[in-house]
Amino acid sequence: MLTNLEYLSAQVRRALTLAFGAEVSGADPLLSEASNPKFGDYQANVALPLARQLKQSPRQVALEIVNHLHVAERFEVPAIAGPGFINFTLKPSYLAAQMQAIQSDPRLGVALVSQPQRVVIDFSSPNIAKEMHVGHLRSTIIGDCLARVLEFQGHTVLRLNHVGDWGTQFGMLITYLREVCPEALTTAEVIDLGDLVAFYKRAKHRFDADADFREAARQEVVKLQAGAADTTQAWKLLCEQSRQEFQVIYDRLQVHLSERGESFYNPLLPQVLTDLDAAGLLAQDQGAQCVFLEGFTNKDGNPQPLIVQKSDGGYNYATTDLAALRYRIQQDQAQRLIYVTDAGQANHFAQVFQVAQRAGWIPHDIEITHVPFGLVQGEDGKKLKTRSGETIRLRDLLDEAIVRAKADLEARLVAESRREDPEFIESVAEAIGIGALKYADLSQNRTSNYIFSFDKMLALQGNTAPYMIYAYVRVQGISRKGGIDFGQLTHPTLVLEADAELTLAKHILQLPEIVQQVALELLPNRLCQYLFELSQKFNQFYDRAPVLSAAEPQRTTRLVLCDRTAQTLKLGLALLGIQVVERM
RNA sequence: GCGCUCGUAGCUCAGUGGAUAGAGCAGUUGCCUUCUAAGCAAUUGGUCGUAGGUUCGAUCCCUACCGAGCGCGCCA
Repeated sequence: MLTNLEYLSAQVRRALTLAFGAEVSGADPLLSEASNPKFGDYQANVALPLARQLKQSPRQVALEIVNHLHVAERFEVPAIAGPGFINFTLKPSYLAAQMQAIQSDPRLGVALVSQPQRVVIDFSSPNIAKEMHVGHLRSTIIGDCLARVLEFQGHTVLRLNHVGDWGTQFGMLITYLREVCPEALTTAEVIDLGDLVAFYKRAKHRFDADADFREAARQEVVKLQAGAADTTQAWKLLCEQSRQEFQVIYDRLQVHLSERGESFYNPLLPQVLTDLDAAGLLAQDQGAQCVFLEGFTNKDGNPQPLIVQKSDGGYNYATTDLAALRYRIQQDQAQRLIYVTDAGQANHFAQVFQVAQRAGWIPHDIEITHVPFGLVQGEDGKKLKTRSGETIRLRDLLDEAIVRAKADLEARLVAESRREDPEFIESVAEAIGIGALKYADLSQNRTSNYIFSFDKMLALQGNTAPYMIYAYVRVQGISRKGGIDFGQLTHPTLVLEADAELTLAKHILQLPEIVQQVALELLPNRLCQYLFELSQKFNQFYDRAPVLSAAEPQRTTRLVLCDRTAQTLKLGLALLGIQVVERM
């Protein structure tokens, strides 16, 4: 089933060939959604640039195209307007047929892709022995959303949590714990992550201030890399401790990941060096093994190196990322690699990708994309911190979102003299709080910085999760009130007449195009925008078109519109990783 | 110094080589005996950072400048 844009594109190309011959058949039809609903649903602008080439007036060109156009299956007779725009309006009968076609379709018309890919998405990636914070929130929920969208399209997605489970920090942490809490290194569950973070900070402090400590920490790293039993055991315990804490967060966010940390690639690092050398890319500089980059200069204007082996012989994250990239292509057989990290790492990834490219490790048909996102800022425009200047813990953020959602709900229950049991209040507050937190982040173009505000994300009106969930709840209200089982509407006869009905139906039917767009551009905010507009159009419909009291065939038509709206919202929000509730 | 990202309404943000640049919030004003008013309708508000250029047409592409953020060799 072609989308409307695909259908129009094919038809306009055919008309171009018929009207003007083969030489213009390659012209882009310049199709888009209508810039304004009063012009119809879609527009083709191809006549404007073609006019000059054909030495005819744009309107004349448009007329020739329309005369050779056959779109009656879906559209009214195309109209020519303005300087030479061709406007298309969908037929109500076609819309009704399409609504009927998706009536019992759980995928709401969204097709599976014809050529599923293996996709690796690298996201979340917190560091062992540190708390997850707001920075991880963006990566986690954007990555999860992209994974859900691609999975829904039928791709095989490997969701990789590239946790920071290796490196010099373990040397100082283990050294410090040997001094102050040795049992933590041999016994599970002795300390929780909060303590571990405190230990880490004190260890860092010692490391910076005390030369003996520094040397001991280095020795510990050497032991770890050599696989010494006691150090390795301690390392594993620390990782397990962190892992359990992370899992609490992931469970609350309902995000699934496969952990494959940096340490996984350790055995592969020497080969990276060997192969870079074989490719003639390796150079030694100031004792370090480097690849000099093209297009990157340092502060002196000289070519900048990517260091792949430090002068002390250790490897760094560039080496690990190169090994991971190769492993994902060769072993995981990934055809598309997606990295969801903050925009500050754009240079790093551009550099790693360049080196991998020059080493010949990226086949032509493999797509590698860094999906950057901006900083999370407080309402003062600065990097989000607590009042005392500490990094805000992710778990506290989740707690506060839920507490605030609960307070809103309880105030509303009082205002409306409603009584609900505690389980209801808890579950709604949880869904609304977490949903609002995710939606606020996903609804912005990820490339810009994001100003974090509980008040805005939990606002009951506007482009927020509560507003959309409320639209869903309204449909369920109709179902309850009228004793309607939407599942029984299997072969409805639909007659779309009122503007509110047509507008809503058109919007519902756009879901496949939106999903396709998000999968291509990797911008979740497009889906958010779609769902927000759907909610708005439903609320307008709800206001203007009574459902239960309508006569047939309006009543059935409107019931179907309600049901499909609700299912579209539920599906769309699910793709964002957000749950709906039946009442709120 | 170089690089990347960004600059759109009072605030938070969408958006596109094409028709009169949109939304939410805030402000003003209507609409609840009616499917939950967490809603709907109306209305105020813009030299799309500045200046050039390309184009039939630029908020969008190019150049310069101004401003903000981030990054720039042995952390990740």
